[in-house]
Amino acid sequence: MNANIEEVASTEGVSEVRALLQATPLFGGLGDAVLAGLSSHASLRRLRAKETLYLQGQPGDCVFVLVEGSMKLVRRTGGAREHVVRLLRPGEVLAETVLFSTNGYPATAVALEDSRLLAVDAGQFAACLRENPPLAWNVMERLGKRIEELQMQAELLATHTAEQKVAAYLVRRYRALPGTDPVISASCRRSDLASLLALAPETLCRVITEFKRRGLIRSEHGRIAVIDAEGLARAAP
Amino acid sequence: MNANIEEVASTEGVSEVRALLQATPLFGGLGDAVLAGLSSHASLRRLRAKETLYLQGQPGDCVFVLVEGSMKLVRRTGGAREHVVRLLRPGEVLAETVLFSTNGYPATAVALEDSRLLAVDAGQFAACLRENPPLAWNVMERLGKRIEELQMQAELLATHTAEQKVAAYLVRRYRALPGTDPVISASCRRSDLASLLALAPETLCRVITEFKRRGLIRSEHGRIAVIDAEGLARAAP
DNA sequence: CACGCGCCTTGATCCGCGTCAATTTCCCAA
DNA sequence: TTGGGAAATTGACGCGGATCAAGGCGCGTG
Repeated sequence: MNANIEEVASTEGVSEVRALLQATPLFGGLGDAVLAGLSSHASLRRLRAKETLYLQGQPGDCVFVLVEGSMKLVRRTGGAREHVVRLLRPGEVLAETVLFSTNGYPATAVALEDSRLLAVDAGQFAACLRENPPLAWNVMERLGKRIEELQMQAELLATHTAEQKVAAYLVRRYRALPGTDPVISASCRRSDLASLLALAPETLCRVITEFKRRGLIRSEHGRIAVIDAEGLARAAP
Repeated sequence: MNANIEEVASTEGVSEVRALLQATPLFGGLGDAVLAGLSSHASLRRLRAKETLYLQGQPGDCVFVLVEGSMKLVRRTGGAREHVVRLLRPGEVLAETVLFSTNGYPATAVALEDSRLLAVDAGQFAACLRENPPLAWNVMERLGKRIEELQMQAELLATHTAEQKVAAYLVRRYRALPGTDPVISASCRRSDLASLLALAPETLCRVITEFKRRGLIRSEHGRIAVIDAEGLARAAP
């Protein structure tokens, strides 16, 4: 069930892995020794669009950093339904929780586009953590940020209307973009986005149509361009 | 606005503080030196029911451990609405995130009953963390657990019916109870519980009535007794 | 002890959004 | 290029739960 995963050639790989680690915020500001230790237990993986990185419930033996591309995390809950938990962009960390949990991966990870990731052995990572307070501090900061994000996400999903959820999502994505260009976002199916926001795909579609009618956004072949961020922010709570 | 807080007498306080720290899972398995360092920067606080421990947005200079009693965390979101984020029982940790965030406390903390808490200075705690990998490891484990809990909570609130939310909540509370007694839960107002589950108080009331009719629970002067945990679990997804 | 305020409870109504169904558009493969 | 299937769109409908409104009970207070 796991997708074809191609390991890079070992010698070239190690130096590239190390450079990528260093460029990741999570591993920034670490000493050479720590980086060397980590990169000897990390490898680079490539996935093609739609390939699966790992399945929910599998024993979690790696933590990943998305280097390039985009991915989604999907949970199958009690019933047959499955729910998109998170969309990932380059620089983000996947499966941090396998460091502390014995329940395996909490969700299934699927590539949306062709992607590259760093895979860091969880056991080795944990060992480094125990010995390197600065690295541990970085990890704690990141976990703290995720907790705050999740808190806000839960609040948004639980208590707001469909329009508010979509507007808030678009504004957040828009603000996270680098340039002040006439900007664009999203690279997943509409139904994935709907699932992330806990909406029916039909409802999401209607909201998008309505936002287009009001001149807040434009939408072309699946992508969405934010025109009036102010107006969107006003539509979000 | 902050409630009257009574500091314990200093000499007796320090040894009691230390004993309480040691009994808290978060600080379990730590060396004497670490415990001594922490307890010299921790103090015991008492609150009466309805008193406020801290306000959302205040600069967060302490992390707390609830020793006795119960509390609620409330967020005021954009509008006038306010939302109960979490109910706390003895042994749980409040405001962990002020260690890593400069935004102050993310929610307001209010006592539901007369309560006792340990207050640990955030700056000193952070310093201990940087120097004591085992303590850092404990904290990371706890943060990881909170992330998994929040993930499940968000899923529950966003995608399930009122009955499923209430049933899931009751089952979870029931399973977390010590004895196999004919057990009871909750010590907050109905409307707080409703807010936690993102329901209107009227809806919560109707669900409870329905569960009583089906013989799943009993309810007496505000408290709820679980009769048929199996049946409840079947009503939860 | 009785009063009064706040919360819980119950009923009636309304509306957002999930569901079902029918096209249309997009994308990939032959 | 053309065909087929999956996803996106649009419309009609029904239900769950929020809201509004009115009573009942409990509890703290004078």
